[in-house]
Amino acid sequence: MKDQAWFDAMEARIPHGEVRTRFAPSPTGYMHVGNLRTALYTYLIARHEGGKFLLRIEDTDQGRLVEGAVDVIYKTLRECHLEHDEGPDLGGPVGPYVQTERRPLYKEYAELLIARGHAYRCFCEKAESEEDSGEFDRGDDPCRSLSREEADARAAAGEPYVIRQRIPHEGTTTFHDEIFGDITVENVSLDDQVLIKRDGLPTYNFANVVDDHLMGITHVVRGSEYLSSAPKYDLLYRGFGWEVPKYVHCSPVMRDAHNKMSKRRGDPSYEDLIAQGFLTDAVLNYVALLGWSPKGEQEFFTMDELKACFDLSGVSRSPAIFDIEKLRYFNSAYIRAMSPETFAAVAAPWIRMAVKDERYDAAAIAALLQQRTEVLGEIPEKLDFFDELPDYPTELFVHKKSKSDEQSAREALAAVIPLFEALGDWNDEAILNAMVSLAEKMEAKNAKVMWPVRIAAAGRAVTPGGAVEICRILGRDETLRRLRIGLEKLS
RNA sequence: GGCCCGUUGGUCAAGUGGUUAAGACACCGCCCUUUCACGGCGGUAACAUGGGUUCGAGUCCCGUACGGGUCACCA
Repeated sequence: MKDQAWFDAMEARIPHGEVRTRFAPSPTGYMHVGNLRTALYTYLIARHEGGKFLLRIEDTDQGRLVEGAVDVIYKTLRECHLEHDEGPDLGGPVGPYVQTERRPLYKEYAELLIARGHAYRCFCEKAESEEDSGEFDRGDDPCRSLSREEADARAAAGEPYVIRQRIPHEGTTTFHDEIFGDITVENVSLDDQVLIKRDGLPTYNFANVVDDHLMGITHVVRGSEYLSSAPKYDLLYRGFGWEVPKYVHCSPVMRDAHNKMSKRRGDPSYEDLIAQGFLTDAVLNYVALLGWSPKGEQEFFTMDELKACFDLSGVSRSPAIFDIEKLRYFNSAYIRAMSPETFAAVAAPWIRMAVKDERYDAAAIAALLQQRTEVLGEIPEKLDFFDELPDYPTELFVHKKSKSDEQSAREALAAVIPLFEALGDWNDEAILNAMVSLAEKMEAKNAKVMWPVRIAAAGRAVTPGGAVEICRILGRDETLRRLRIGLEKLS
């Protein structure tokens, strides 16, 4: 075991006097919506106070390492503007920031705890999960009462062991959570949890306490599944004589009333949402409100606004169900708020998935789409009539509100074709005038002409734009070709 | 099962002893309109439950029900 000077040196590295939070994911390969929300809240707490936000990789589970997973974390944080101040890639005063690289540290601190009587070596075989029937009771681990000398001797002889926390058998432990308030539990309900595994690596339960302290973390933000472990963490902090950080336990994001969001059950991760055509800013805005409510009635927030007004008092204690419909609403609002140029750039790839014909201008199509798109992923299906006129039934020409029926549609198309042929310029104004003047001549509402024209041009009842726009983008030749086909269908 | 936590409309939620119980999404209706949207206006819809405490309870206390979490050498 290291001497006091070593421990003092470790303490000396810890920054004080600023709020420091950390996002500490285990690298599993994708970002849950719940994880994202936790990261967001963690980031906002730090930024709200002008503090530091760190990234720490918790990779102490050898069996669950996923290739490239850390890159997904970097990429997501960057995309979401959750810039960290210290981390594996950036370094910092309290590194390293990857737990496997901190391996020697945990052992030293565990030994310190043993020396202070708050932990002990346990030589028992790995407990099997179904042994709960005749198993020894919690806290009655036979190794718990081994003398220090005997335990040290067996360890020195090479016998494998784990290090367990020694929880008092008497009394209660009360800890404070910023969201849930004070919670008191009987110590007998706490088990002598493993601190250092047989492979020498720490458990999450131990590593996070040591790291959070050594990294000067002031607010420990995590999922509420850790709430029941919190008293044990408190005991650990106290055993070390360390100040206990503020705990912020967040309730889970649910898929429905009974289940958490889960990748396995097919629920979307952050990456999935983006792939479906949701915008990062919309996702963040929605997720921020999922389990937190601001003081006023505002519901659209920029990141800067969130930094300014995020507060723990608005965080909910109960789980929140992820509602894709509301996310769609936020997404559509963000889309509509974009400049036309920005939207055209964002939408172009999606437009080109359906419209391969380069004669059709993507920016012009985007202009039609912007007011009626909720999620970018739905763009291609809205445009399936451009490259090729779909087959469609003549019933589409019947529309009560426009007083359009097959008879009137035939007349309108027959009359509009020569007008379009005769048009000098092919632009919105000219196209509209042609149709309006025809309607006047027919003594009918504009719709009686425009409805059938749009149907014939697109072969669809619902289109991202009116007859004028569709015809303009298709171009005169293609429009006329399609109108003639429509007329033929009606004959 | 033990322990811990939670419970306001379908969903997110405001509310900290006295309110006609906000707002948003969704839904429905009307208006606008060449479709669908967008926009505008309006509407349906909630304090899990039983006891207390109190002049008065969504707000405080206890029980019950339901739900979630945890009880790993996973995090």
